[in-house]
Amino acid sequence: MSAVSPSIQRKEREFLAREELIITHARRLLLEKGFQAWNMEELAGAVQYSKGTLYQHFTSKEDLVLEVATDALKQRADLFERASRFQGRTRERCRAIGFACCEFAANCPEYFHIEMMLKSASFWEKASEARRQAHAFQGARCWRAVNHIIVEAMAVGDLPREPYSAEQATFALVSVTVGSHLMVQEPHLRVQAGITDEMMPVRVNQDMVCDGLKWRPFLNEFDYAETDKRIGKELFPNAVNWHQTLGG
Amino acid sequence: MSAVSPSIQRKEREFLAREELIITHARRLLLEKGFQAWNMEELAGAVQYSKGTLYQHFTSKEDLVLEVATDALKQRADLFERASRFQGRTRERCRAIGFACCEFAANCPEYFHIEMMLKSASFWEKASEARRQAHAFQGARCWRAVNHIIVEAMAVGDLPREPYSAEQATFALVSVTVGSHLMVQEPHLRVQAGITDEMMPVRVNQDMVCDGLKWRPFLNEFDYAETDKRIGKELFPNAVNWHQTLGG
DNA sequence: GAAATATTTGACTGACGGTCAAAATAGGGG
DNA sequence: CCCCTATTTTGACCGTCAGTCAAATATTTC
Repeated sequence: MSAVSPSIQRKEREFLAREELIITHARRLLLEKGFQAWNMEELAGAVQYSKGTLYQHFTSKEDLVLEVATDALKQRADLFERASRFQGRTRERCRAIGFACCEFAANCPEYFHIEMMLKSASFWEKASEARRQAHAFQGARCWRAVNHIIVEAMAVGDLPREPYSAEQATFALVSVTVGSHLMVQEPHLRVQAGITDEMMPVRVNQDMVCDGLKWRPFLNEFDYAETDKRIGKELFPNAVNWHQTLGG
Repeated sequence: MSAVSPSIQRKEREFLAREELIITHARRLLLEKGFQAWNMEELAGAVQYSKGTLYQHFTSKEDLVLEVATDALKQRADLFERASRFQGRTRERCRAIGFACCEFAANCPEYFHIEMMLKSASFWEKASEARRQAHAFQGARCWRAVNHIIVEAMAVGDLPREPYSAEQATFALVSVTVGSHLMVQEPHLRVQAGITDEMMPVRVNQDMVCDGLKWRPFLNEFDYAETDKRIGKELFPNAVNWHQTLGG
């Protein structure tokens, strides 16, 4: 009911702007140097505020990094949702998501290192509850984008309902994608498997799982090369600079 | 040519015994507390030596943890090689390896957290070259165990040579396995996918990839439940205590 | 413009990985 | 058994860094 003082509103705006500034510089440091090779003092210097001020926005260094990671995850979720609206059969749309994921990873490989850190338990303990939930929320959006296509594929009859449930199928696709991205990072595995293009194995493995799920049309009964061309043209018409996008 | 003094030999033995002692206690701390929640002083106290002595064996805390991880990886490689000698068709033998991997993970879930740490780049920089190579060696054994079965499956005609090479197929199986193990750890994904048994999705996803590879006999044209029973009986006759095995 | 309130600051603390000079121990010759 | 030397062990010490909080500074209110 009561009106909020305009000076309060302005403060709020300035506070949020400063938070954005901190996040932007933290992202830059993370991408340039990883997690260890910079400290909060250095970040404070970069944003021209003192260390104490940083801790008004983030409960810990980990909390700050989780924020950066969640921003990136949101970008990916946006991309997934856009890709899922690709025109075509259900498996083509699933492919569009796989493509989007690879596009993102190819342009921002450093983000995978950041996401890897999130797998360690000690990280989450140090982050605030609000940021943990924000991350879970964006993760759920990615999951849903894939899951909805699978549910639809089953409804349409492209994908059999047996022996795998929609949730099992979603889980399989997510797993194979994450696992492939992870393994492709291992230098000696790249040598052993003769990998040159980093993203090819990710898509290849997704194809295997889709074929394993009996998702029609199979890899050998459809011209997916044509689909890929369309995906490239319709979803990524101009080579987007993702880092810029992420910068806000 | 020249004989080595017996006292030198004894010292060597004692040195190695002490290293074993350090590793055992480090493993215990890692499994009980993770990586952060203990320090080198605490470990020194546990093994009744001073901090300085620890650093005669390991160049850093990370170097020590890598040693523990490599010991575990060696156990897994041993298990893989044993499983790969399982009697049966090629896909059954591959399944035996998948089973072995799950058995290990189910009994020592903490090891996955340790292996996750190895994915972060800063870890490797701090480890000694010798231990990095030892880890790569054990990793290569695991890879080979899977790869050999796949090569044989192609030779025998169980697995088509097209469109996937033996290396691509190996890479896919490794990726889906690692990815599934990783995803199954995420609590909210477990809820979303309705997962109760942690290892079921890993095997399910391996089945999908094998079917996607057109690896005969397909899941629905063979009684793999029977195979699983045999694997359990022949490979894991008594419930092994893996931690004990690892303890040396 | 002064008092009250809110915000910012950076010196300080505690913790920890890693080092190295000094202490302790072992070895060997007499 | 002792003494001198080489080797090993030790733990006080160093540098670094995340996080805190009392004092300084800025802003609002009256």
